[in-house]
Amino acid sequence: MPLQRFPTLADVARKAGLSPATVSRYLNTPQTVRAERRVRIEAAINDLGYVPHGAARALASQRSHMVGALFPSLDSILFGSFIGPLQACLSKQGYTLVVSSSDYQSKMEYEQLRALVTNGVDALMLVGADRNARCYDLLTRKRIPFVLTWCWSDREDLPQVGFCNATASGMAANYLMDIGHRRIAMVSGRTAGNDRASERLRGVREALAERGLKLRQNQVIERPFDLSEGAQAFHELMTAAEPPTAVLCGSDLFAYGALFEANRMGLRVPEDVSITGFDDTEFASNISPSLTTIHTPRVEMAELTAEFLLTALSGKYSPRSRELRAELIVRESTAPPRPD
Amino acid sequence: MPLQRFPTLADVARKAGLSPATVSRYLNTPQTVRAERRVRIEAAINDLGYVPHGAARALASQRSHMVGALFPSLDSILFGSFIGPLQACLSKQGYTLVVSSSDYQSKMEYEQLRALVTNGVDALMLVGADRNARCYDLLTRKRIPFVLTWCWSDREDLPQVGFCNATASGMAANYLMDIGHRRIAMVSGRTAGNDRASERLRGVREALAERGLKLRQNQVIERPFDLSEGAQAFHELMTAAEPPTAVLCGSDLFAYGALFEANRMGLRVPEDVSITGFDDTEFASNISPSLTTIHTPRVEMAELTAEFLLTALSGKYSPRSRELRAELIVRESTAPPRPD
DNA sequence: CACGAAAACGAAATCGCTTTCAACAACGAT
DNA sequence: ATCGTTGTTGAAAGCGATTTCGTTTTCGTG
Repeated sequence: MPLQRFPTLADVARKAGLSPATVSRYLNTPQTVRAERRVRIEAAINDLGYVPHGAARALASQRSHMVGALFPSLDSILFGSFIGPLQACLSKQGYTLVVSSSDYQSKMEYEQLRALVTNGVDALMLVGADRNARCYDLLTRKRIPFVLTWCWSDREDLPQVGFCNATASGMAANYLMDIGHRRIAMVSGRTAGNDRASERLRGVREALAERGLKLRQNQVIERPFDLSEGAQAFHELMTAAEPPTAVLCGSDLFAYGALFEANRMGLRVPEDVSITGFDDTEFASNISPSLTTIHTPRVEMAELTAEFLLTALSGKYSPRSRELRAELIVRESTAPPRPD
Repeated sequence: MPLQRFPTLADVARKAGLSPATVSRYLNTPQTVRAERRVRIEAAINDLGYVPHGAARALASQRSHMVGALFPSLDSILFGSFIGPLQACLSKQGYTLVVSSSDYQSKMEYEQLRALVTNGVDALMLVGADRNARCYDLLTRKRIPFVLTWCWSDREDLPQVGFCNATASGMAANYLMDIGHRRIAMVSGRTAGNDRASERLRGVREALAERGLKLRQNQVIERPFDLSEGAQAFHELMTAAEPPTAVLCGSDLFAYGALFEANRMGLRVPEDVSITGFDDTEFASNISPSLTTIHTPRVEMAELTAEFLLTALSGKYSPRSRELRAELIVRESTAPPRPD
């Protein structure tokens, strides 16, 4: 007795007494096959427990029905709240999401991108605009539609769905100055190869400059995005000579770290020091004191990303880019500085 | 001028003056092609910017080099910290991770599983043991190696890498009773179709029963895993007649919600009420009061999962299951109850 | 009832790669 | 010189679907 193969489309066709071509049509464009035969095919499929072979399908049709998403990191709360809606939108249209992480290393990014392309993704989502040109090269040569998210850069040649990080962080800086802060410091993500981080820093610098202030060297600390790094950086800032009255954090994670560290140091927030975050993750509104932060439109971004990619794939015309608005959410972690 | 195709392996072969077979061998088992020809092939690949076509490769070799992971949900902190290490291990061996989410719906799970199988994953990771039998059927018929995680069930026929949820939650319950609590309540995840949640509940019930205690109906609240649900549930528990002196939470997320809600209600933790979590996520040690919780070995679980799946794929023998230990971490959110 | 258009179907080529198999070269041992 | 061995190579047959193109059915009309 022969080792039984998993049934193929040909088996289904044989069982239904039809040609493979018809079964294929049933699978892809059911309305083009006669109703009476549809039921025969359905029966055969169920009987055999047939499941289409994606690779074969992809090879023949040059379509994998997979969409890739390449993130700088997967293990933060941040991207999780984006992947969910993205996947939901894609799977509604019969597309599968393949996610990958570059671990915040630009060399890794090209490798991972190549892996995604090899795996045959039909379209792709990337985070930010700054990357090795080879990445864009590959996508262009392969004619793979893609969109950049979390950014709104001046690279007008690139399709983007995002917000301007500089404007957003500037809003936080302006707000702090509006309520009277002058000694302001920042905990920034690593700016090398990360345009979101460097834009956020730039936004703060420019906002301060407009009012004749500046971030001195020891008032900016760059760290990898992580709660405990935020705590350490905050500690350093607050133990320096002339500590700031407000600390802008380049991410909520930093801000939580800062909040926790302030607590450990016996500093009261916002009485002794104001703290702001960036992202408006779920904890921001619940933690005590609740966090003043920049709300980034992640769900909207995910939905638009899915929409853009899917229409690009369907060949229909679609706008290439869309700017979304980040928003300042004022909560309890900020207040005017104590009068000297 | 013809619209240029993306280069194929045949193009590389032609350019290098060799046969496609040799180039294919170079790609898969480099040591079997003569060194002098390797450099010619490398040059051709770089010149042309060749990228292998995964679908074609998968079709011919019956190997996609993709591993699937199907989670109940993607938008929690929880699984993020698992995906990272998993992906890292897999990509080290040249495998790509494809993740998918069933949104805690068992019907969705089969759909998603089918999608993963169609996409040709070589192996698969699932969370928990409870699911529609069709899922296991499909995997068996397709001979796709898989492993269950986050659980250690009595289904000995299934390969598992995980811990016993009942034992783990029992540890927390026992600890609370050891320090004197008798009025204990629980915020549990939805138990329907979720063996992790129901096992955790069972563990608590059994631990209490051993000391002659029980969870009365109004002392267990089942909710979807979410911070604000935890907050609401905690509120209900604490405003009932005879409120508990300790609240066991089926996840850290619930516990954070409870902690925040306690704060809003003016209840002091642990003086007025003790709270425990489950998972030991990053915030647990940082939040104030820091959270007594069950540490689940997520990184180890991810690494072992990768190892198991990869050895299964390599055809080598490997142990089919491995039990890991969850651990009680006592922090500040628990203390003996106030003497009445 | 015959006719033509439209709808539904099947044969066969094709997608880009892997892998079997046979052939050949180089080499040391006999 | 002969004979395996071992190491490399290319020709060609798939892998399991889609899709083109030509043929057959169906169906509405005159």
